[in-house]
Amino acid sequence: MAVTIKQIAELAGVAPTTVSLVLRDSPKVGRATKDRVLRIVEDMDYYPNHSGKMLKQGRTDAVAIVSSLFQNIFKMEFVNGVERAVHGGPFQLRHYYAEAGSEPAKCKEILYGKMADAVLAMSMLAPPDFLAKIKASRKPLVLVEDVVEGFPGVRFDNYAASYEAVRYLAGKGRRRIAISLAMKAYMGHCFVDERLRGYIAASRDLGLEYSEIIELPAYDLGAGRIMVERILDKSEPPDALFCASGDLTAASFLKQARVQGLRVPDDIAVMGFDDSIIAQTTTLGLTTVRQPSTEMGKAALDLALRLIDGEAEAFSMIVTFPPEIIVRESA
Amino acid sequence: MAVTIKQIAELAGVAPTTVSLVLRDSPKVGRATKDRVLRIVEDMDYYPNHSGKMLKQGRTDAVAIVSSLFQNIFKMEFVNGVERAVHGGPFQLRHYYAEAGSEPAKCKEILYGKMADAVLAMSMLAPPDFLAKIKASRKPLVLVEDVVEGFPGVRFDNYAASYEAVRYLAGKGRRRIAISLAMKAYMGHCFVDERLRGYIAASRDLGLEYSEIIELPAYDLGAGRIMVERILDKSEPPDALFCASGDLTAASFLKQARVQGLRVPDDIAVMGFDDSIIAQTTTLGLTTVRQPSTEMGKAALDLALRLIDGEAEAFSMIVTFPPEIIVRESA
DNA sequence: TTGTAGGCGTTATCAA
DNA sequence: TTGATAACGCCTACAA
Repeated sequence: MAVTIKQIAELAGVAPTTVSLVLRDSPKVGRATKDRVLRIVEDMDYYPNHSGKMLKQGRTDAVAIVSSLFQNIFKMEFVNGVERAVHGGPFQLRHYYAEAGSEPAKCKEILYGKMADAVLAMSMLAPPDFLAKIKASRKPLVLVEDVVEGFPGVRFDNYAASYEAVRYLAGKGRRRIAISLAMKAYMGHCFVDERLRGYIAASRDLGLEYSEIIELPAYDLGAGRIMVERILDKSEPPDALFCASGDLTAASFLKQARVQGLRVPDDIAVMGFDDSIIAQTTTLGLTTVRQPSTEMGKAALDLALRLIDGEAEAFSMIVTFPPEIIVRESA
Repeated sequence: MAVTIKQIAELAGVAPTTVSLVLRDSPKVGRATKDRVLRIVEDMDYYPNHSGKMLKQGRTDAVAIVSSLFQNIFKMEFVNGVERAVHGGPFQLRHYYAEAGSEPAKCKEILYGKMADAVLAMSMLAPPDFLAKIKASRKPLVLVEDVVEGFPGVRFDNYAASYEAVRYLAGKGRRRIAISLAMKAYMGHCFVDERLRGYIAASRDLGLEYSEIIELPAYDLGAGRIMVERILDKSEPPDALFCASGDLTAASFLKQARVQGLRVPDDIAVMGFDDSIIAQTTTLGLTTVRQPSTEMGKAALDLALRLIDGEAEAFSMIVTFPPEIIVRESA
């Protein structure tokens, strides 16, 4: 059995209350007593039981991240941002996994069961009645990526990102721009739709008549081969490829393009999406659209803390991050 | 205030005990009562308070990862392995950060304060007296990477990895092999020493007289430039570079080599370390030593669970993972 | 099949 | 400056 505050109190010849006060460095307790208690605490390796504390105080000093398991660089970097922001503060980070579709149930369990003081829900498709309940109870829930008007959230402007990417490529004289996406794999998630809409809108606004949408089964290293083959198959191949499917797929394309003799950027310009570390490790620097994942993680935590504090405005605040084109060599 | 088991009991006209039993699906309670209680639980959005439960049960159903903040692909992939292993089980993962040097204090706080049932400590330099205490109290602590004989741990055979890498390069006819490392940055951590010793031993055993150790300030993208310049400066440059400093630095080298006209692998063969995703996204496939980080994460969790279960052998078990050479194009 | 009572370890309140 | 007492919400005997 672990050491309790009672045992410390007994050994020090004081009451548990006193020990508690000493540990919180209260000025109301005398020097001598304090020193004596602290020595015993040290000697006995006493640390307050966290559950007892939480139960009494009604808080957990923890923030939870809920997400389904799909592996994804954005998620890693986002989490990293949250971690950095949490670091040094009084909060602790907890990770909870939920099968795709079961995220709302998991959020409820955490918030209602006081497993954490706030939840950051990543890419969660949230039913309206669920959100209404959360909102009514003023539970601190931050939506990340798939936000909903009227609820606290953090998002990236995927539409603008796509639009700007196409505009950049067109500005470089490219007229036949293809886009790659994994629509089926991420059905329902706003970022897919938004990126596609941005592409379509920009093409229209810029008077580009060419359109080629390459559907990928996943955002992985198999993408390069699929894209190259699709492109070589066309009688009128694109002169630019916008990998809205991410830097990883763009890197995969660069690699496969070299194998099959497609020259980048001469034959075809390539743009990625995310500006993850991958974009900097390809031998030909990858021009890409930066999504500030780390900053978004910080913002999400910040918003969560404001919800915990009960700041009224925060309960319907959506923080949107704009895109930035990072020019390297591939386009 | 959140809903409690008492309120549910009152609404259902039963005792709290009954509600508790219903929630744990006990066969000792009648169908009718069960249904009635469950409906009210649902209606009221009742979820048991986690702190209360933990306090009573004396466990947390959580495993903690303690690490200092240094960003590192091995760590990410390791954590990913733990996450996968945790997924589906009854345990939850918690992340705790500790300034380099303060990890032991953090571990104590977590284990003695019952903030988690077990701790995985990454790259922690643990003082002997700290370990002795932990061992005596049979607290479930798993050392990752920097393991100590007699204590539960998970490690990669860095010595063998380095040795095999050099042997591979020598087998390819390379005689002047350089190694890159960030010794000062990771002073005291075993992996640096082991990798260096493996390099030295293999060179000696294979009769290679050439030796060149490139010290890097960090494992980042600035490494390429430093390495290329160092190499071009030599009157007798190496014909192989073993980036024991990781794939990221190797990728950085490939990129810089292209800029400065060094041909890989003709002028110089390049090997990385880790086999992270980076090794697959460089345009010229990176030959590297695979460190099975994800599997190591799984193993660490597995070991932690065995410690929690009190398996005697586990308390002095060190799981070692062997290296594997992954041949691609750069060497 | 259901209810009562006590305690897990802590802190807050109030009294001394 | 310190101590006694009562919760926090749950679960586990044991009793009915």
